[in-house]
Amino acid sequence: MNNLKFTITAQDGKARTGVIEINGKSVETPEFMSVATRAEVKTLSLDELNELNVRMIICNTYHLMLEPGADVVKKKGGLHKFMGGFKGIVATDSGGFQAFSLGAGKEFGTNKLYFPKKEDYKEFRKTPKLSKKDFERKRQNSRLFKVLYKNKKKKQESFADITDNGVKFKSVYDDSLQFLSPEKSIEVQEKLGADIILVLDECTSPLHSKKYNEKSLKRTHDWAKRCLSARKTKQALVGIVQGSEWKDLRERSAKFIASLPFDSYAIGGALGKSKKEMYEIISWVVPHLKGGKPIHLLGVGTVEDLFECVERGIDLFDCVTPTRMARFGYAYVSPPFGNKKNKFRYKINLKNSGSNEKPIDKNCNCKICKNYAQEELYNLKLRDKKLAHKFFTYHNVYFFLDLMRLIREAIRGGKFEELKRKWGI
RNA sequence: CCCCUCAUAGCUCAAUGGUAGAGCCGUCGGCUGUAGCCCGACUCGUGCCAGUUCGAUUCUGGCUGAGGGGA
Repeated sequence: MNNLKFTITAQDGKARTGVIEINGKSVETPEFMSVATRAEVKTLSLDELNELNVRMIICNTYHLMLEPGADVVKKKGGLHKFMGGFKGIVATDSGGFQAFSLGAGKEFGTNKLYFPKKEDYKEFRKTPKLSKKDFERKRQNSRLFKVLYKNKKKKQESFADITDNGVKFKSVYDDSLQFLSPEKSIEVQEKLGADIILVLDECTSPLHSKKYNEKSLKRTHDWAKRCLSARKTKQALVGIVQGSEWKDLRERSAKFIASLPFDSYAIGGALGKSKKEMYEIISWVVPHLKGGKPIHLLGVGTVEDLFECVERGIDLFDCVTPTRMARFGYAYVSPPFGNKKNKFRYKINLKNSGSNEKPIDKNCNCKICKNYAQEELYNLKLRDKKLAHKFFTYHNVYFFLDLMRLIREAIRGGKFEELKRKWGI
């Protein structure tokens, strides 16, 4: 019944390397999954994914059920074939995150992760008797201000409505009404045919109260059980821990999820009000996820986070960071140029790259860095934005996969701390 | 040599006898289980010289420059 095999191969503190084997495919962990929401890593072709040695991707139930539809994917023989013959491991997210990002996320005007700065608090205490221009200026510099102002002034229309039964959605494609229950999510994910599927959960907003989270957690746990009993296939099923920023909720959730016969675990939801809190939350949860199963931290993945979370025992990551940043014109860079302050990335613009004859990252061996100077890439961006974004995506994905390789090597050699220091984290 | 058209932001173009707009580019900020190659903010301008007018980027003349046509 459980066709996912996870072997831990080395340990360095809580950081560990391992191998996930499933359906004749394998991936070494810790690994970073590229996000392929609609069964494509945006801008990249299947050949490029192979060239990059992308071993694991995550697609999205919500988007695929709406476009092109689960039955269409099934008719093609499942996601691997639908993609043209992807040879790596495919996971599908349940659609739970969209219930948040298109629901409460829109309503509260916030993201799943939300780290207000000190200034934000100060700013909010001031009554906003400002000129329109000054108000705008401050607003853009203050996320908290923005969130609370929006919340007070104009609630955005929510695209989702959550009840114990499931989630009512308005499709972002055609405004049609859709419904996703735990059973429906599993049914759709079975049709999509990924190797690994996720339970439907409720991802709460960082602005939801503890009281709401208690209610929501019960629902998420109930849904987890319903997903388990709904599954008819041999697809590996992943249970998701929620509980937002509260220790008792997180621990309760971790124990509950670990008590159920899941093939793997994931940590989801809001992760506190600072990076420190986020890492602390992970430390609370991981020790309870026993049984030698892989632990996936959902949706997290800045360079700094990868180090901090691997250190706390995370095996799998997925994040839009490398691909989205590429489309927004940023390239990732390693030390010494890349550092914690610049988030290991910088913008390919006139100032930085307009007459820069060096590659993006002199330590990078990807074909973009080997073949193109920054000024060429900058000019390409002016000429052919799409192609430039493909190049940046290619580099960024390579960068993240290579970083994971470095991390695995370091763990195997007992030198994880050394690598972390080398990266200034 | 003559005629016509044109001259507005770094670029491509709007508009107007009464404080000149947009798109692109640029700069800064944002983006963490992808609705969004996106979202904010900001910088920069009427070719030159006269005339008419309370007021000209707009109307008139000349100059300069670009394109087209005719001898």
